[in-house]
Amino acid sequence: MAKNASKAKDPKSAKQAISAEKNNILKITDLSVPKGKMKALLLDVSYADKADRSVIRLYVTENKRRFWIEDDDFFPYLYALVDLKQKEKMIQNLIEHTFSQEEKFKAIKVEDQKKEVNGKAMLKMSFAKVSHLIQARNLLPEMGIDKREYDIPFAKRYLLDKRLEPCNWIEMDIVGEEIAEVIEGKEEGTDNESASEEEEMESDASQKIEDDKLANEEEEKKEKQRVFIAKNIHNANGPFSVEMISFDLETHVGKKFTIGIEPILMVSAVREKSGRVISYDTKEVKGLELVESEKELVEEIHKELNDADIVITYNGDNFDFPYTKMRAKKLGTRFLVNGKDIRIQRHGLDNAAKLFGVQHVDAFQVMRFLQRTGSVNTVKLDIESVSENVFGVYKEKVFPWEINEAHESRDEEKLERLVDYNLKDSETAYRIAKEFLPLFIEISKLTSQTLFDSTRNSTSSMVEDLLLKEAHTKGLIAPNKPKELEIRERLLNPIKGAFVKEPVAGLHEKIAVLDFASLYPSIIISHNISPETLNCVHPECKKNVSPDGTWFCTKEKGLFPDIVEKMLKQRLVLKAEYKKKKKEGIEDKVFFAKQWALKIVLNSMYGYLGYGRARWYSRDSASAVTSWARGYIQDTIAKAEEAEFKVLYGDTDSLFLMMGTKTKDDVGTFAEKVNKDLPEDMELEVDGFYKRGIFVTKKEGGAAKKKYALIDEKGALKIVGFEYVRRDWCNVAKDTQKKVIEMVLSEGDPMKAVKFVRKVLDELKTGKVPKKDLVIMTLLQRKPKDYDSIGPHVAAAMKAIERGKDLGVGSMLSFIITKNGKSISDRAELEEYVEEGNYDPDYYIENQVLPAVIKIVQELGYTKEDLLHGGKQSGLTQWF
DNA sequence: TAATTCGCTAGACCGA
DNA sequence: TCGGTCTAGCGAA
Repeated sequence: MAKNASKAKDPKSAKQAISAEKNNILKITDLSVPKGKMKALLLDVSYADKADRSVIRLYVTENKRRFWIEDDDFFPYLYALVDLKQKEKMIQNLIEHTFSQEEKFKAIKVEDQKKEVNGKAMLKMSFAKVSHLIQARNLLPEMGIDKREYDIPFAKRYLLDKRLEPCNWIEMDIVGEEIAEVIEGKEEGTDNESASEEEEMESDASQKIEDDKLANEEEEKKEKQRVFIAKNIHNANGPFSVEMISFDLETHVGKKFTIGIEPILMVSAVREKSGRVISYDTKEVKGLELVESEKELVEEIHKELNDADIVITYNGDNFDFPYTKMRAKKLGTRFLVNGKDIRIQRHGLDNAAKLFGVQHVDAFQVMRFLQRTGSVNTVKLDIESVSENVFGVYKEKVFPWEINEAHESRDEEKLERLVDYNLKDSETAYRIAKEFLPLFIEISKLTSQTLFDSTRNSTSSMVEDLLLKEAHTKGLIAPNKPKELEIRERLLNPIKGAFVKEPVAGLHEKIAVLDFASLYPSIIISHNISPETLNCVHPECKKNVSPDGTWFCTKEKGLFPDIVEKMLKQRLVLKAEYKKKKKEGIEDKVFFAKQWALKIVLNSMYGYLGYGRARWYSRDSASAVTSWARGYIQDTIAKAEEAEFKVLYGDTDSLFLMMGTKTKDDVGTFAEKVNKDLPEDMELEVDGFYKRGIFVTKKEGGAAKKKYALIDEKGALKIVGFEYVRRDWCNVAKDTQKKVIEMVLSEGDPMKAVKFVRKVLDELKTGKVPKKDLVIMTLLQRKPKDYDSIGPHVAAAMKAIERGKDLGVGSMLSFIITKNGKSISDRAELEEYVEEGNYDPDYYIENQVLPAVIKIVQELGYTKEDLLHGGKQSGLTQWF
């Protein structure tokens, strides 16, 4: 393995490299950028607090040079709403008003926006410093002045207003430079009202956070940096070409896990074409570099991190960064990025490790987002599961207790295994980034969020930032964030959702499935649904009335429909482009990522309208969307019946037609007829034709909704809602159910299915079924003590915690029902504490396999008795 | 610092 | 011990 593989390979960075060698850190002050026009890729945005003002700084990268650009032509501001009649007087008052007796500061500008908002005049107040804005916004209510857009962080405000896109290129004129202290403005609080301090205090969330707080308490270390002053900064285009590095730690394992207590034993660092593994105090084996001490090891990490644009980890937010930071402090060595301490921020229930300028991408957060949005299909998020489920690459796990042993014993074989494991962790994280970053790069461009944010944010914040950006461009003022009381009220008043038609239970042949393309977005566009267009003043707009009785303006396009329409149309173009290129043999992943980003944001627009914490929450708008949706699907069902189709089922935007004697063309003709009567932007599509399908009867009677299985003409199965697709059922039940569905739908042979079930029951009874097929998975959604009802998974978790296992909110539990105990909960144990063969066959027969298959065979006239003991001879031919 | 509602089911819980 | 009700989790759209 090449030593220092990342360094000095580029002659242009030779100067940097020499300096780095000498000082053990890159000195940005050695950099030179000539005056004049230049292009660079935008990575980060921040602001510095100088003595007299706050100033925006952008972190950019270009041809292996990374540096800060300063834009001194932008000031923090907010809007003030004042009485129309007193406008001139208020402008005068506000411009003269001294907000603080100590600081004696005033607003630097008060501008009339020449606009009415809720019958009030809209004024823009600018301040020299962010801290001034924060003080002023707390004082304005006392002056009886309504404030708006007062809590948008300065750096974000800058990007949104200028429509600059992180991860894209910007163009600018360099007009000067200065050498300055690294001063980063303090984060702005979102509001003076502290959200739920009590809850935060209460949630101990274990040792981790305590330690990170400690880590942040330390006085921040700062260095000097060179900053280039730029004018005329604007968007440009260019490829996303950056230097990425992935790193991963292995630490000594102590009795109790606490961040930073035990030493780091090994570290791996992986780049596009190189990788290194470093350790100390152990044997030199293949692929391992040795340094003198842990301190030197940390210094090596330090050097690597300062020579990259993007740093990738797997769980670096909660482990690698807090850990290394703590160790560096204990060892008395520097651990800075771009001359500044690494900051461990609170982010929901866990942490986020923020570097200065350089973008830290935690691949674990990336996978979690993809899992939430249904973009990848993996239940567990540990790196081994991800490697296997996402890339199909088996990754061996080295357990914590093996790490000390491998390092101390100097056993060559064990050590090599650890080296390999350590390296593969970094490689896998790197691979995740390469595979999925294109998506987040596009989200960054769309929402003007940095990569750090777009890889950690919720879909609601993506939607909200996009709305803020577009609203600003259109000259619209954003609604304020709701207070906690308001949020609670909103939550108490949910809206009515979709319509689901009860299916016809039983086995059916020749089924056509139709659905509306992007139903909710297309309704938003077609009816111009937006909070500002709701119940407008024009009488003639009342013809655009929802089944709810609310109406939406037909004269002026609303913010939501405008954005949704642009995104929907753009997505169609991108999808077509991607398809076309693929046909020509070129797979352009950028097209795919762009349309994917649009899809994620588009799908969240409706949900955002009904989301209690949203600025643009609009109960009436969200409710209008679903009321129109119910109207359209019910009308379509009625039309299908008029056209003499039997409608088997329908859910939200789809309908299942029994074709009977009708042809595919008849179905197409029907869809066309429906489309003629639909608004231009709405479309009913033929989704597909299926040979057979089954709906089952509920335990309580009546046919079950959201549960069905179909088989298409090629024999491909589509199983929806059944236990087979649920993770909280064991494999033996799920696999048996799938087989039964398959035998019934494709082979039309329920007797074969019955026989198969009996075989499975036999295997269960004789104790032959392996552990892995008996495991039931459930997420621990709260702390065990917070449960009212102790279910099997909670009981299993409590027993495991008793034995010393570290489990908390969000842990995925794999448990088995054993022979030992009375109630089901008594018998539940986490998989790792259960010996092979120790399971309760009765439970798995009565509560897993039988319930999963009985409803299916029942539809064909078989009973539980038939499954348990013999049965009648009957096939599908007889059934029909 | 959480996009929405609709729907099914298991198993605990609780009173008769 | 039985049966109704409630809690909890997960999936469909």
